[in-house]
Amino acid sequence: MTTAEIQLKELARGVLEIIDEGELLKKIKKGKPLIIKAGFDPTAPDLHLGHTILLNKLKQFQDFGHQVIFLIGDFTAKIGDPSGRNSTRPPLSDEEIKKNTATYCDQIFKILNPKKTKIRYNSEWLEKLGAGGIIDLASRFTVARMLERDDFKSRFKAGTDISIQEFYYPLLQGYDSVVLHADVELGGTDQKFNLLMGRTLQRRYHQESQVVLMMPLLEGTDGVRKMSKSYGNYIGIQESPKEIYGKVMSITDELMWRYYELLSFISLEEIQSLKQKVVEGSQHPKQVKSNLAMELVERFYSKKEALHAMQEFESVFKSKSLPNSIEEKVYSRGSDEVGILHLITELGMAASNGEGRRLIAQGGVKLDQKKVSDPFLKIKKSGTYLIQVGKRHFKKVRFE
RNA sequence: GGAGGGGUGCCCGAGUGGCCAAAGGGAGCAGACUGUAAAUCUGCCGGCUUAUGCCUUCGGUGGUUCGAAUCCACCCCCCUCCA
Repeated sequence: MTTAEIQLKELARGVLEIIDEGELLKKIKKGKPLIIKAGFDPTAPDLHLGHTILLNKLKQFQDFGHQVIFLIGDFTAKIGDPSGRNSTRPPLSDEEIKKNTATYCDQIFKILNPKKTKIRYNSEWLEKLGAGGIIDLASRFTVARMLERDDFKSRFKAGTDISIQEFYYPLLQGYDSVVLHADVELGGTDQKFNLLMGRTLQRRYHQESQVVLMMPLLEGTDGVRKMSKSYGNYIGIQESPKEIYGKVMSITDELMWRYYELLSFISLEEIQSLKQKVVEGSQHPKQVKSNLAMELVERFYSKKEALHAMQEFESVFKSKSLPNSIEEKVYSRGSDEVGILHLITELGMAASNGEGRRLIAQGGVKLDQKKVSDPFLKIKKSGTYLIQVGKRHFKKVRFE
């Protein structure tokens, strides 16, 4: 195998589909750094593990010496994405976009090398395009081909609305590739049509067409829907080591394998053998899951913190002892008393007094390690208390 | 432009005058168990200083009624078919 072939093989790992692999090899063989494009919406600045699949792939390209362009679709965001949803997103203001972009950068550089990453905004060129430019762009593609896209096709067939504006999304995204002279574009499988549009348009503009790499979509912690902040089934890369570790541990054993395949850096062969061992019973699924959780924490933090998160988890859940660090809230001392319900809602450990009462009724509240059974329990406003709700929420309260 | 269907709690979805704070499922939370915040089982799951009590909620605004998510009027939004 030539070095180019080795590189290709590495890059192909975990990719669901490459169009076209032969072309990619040719591009690599040229020996020049390739321009790798990946577009992001500046709408949701909380990156989660789902995003990291793409970022990791970008990182790999960087490591091979290629030029990564992190493209912020600010122009597109200002119009508001019409595809799918019935509620049109409110257009973002310039400040919001700036703020979101900054947040993005904080997060993506946990994975990407900032020195090897260029950040571009598509408003740079799309704003200047003008009506003439847009019509010229539109002339390079046909309605018939546009209607080949799955969702357009089905909607067209069903007689549902397709706004003309929606046709511009793939066009503009493809045009970005033309402007950037992208050699490779990365995206999720749901982006297939838009990614291919880049190829077509580049050819129409007499450029070599980009290679398209489609990454699989990651299911969220519920194992059903794709990971997304709005479904509340995500594991954010900015969350604490404890949270990341805990959330990974909370996925089902079955889903764990999917996470292994998509998120872990260990080889597919190793994963296969792990699976085998679990089936045989020589490896405990909990241990396997813990390893995965640690790998992920380590990636965003450090080995030390991963170990720490694991130990903490073990001590809290297995030995039922207290976590090492417990958040402490300080209130001013008083001669009167507070009700336990009041206190736990105040601390954010229950959403309402009603919920607090329920928690107590169900035996889920502990004060200084003792189960609270009286919802009207009063606490003196002096000294320090340890409050526990459920298995995993601890808080200290100090009155001084 | 015409004909019809629909908007229900975090989500999906039943409910067509009182028994409805509203079935069921999912998510979430708690408990038991365990190997973990897995799986399984059980319970909870609008708010209110304890409640056979009050308040808020079934697209919006008014109305009918002792009483409305349910009936009427108008409005907004979504969908299906025809043009």
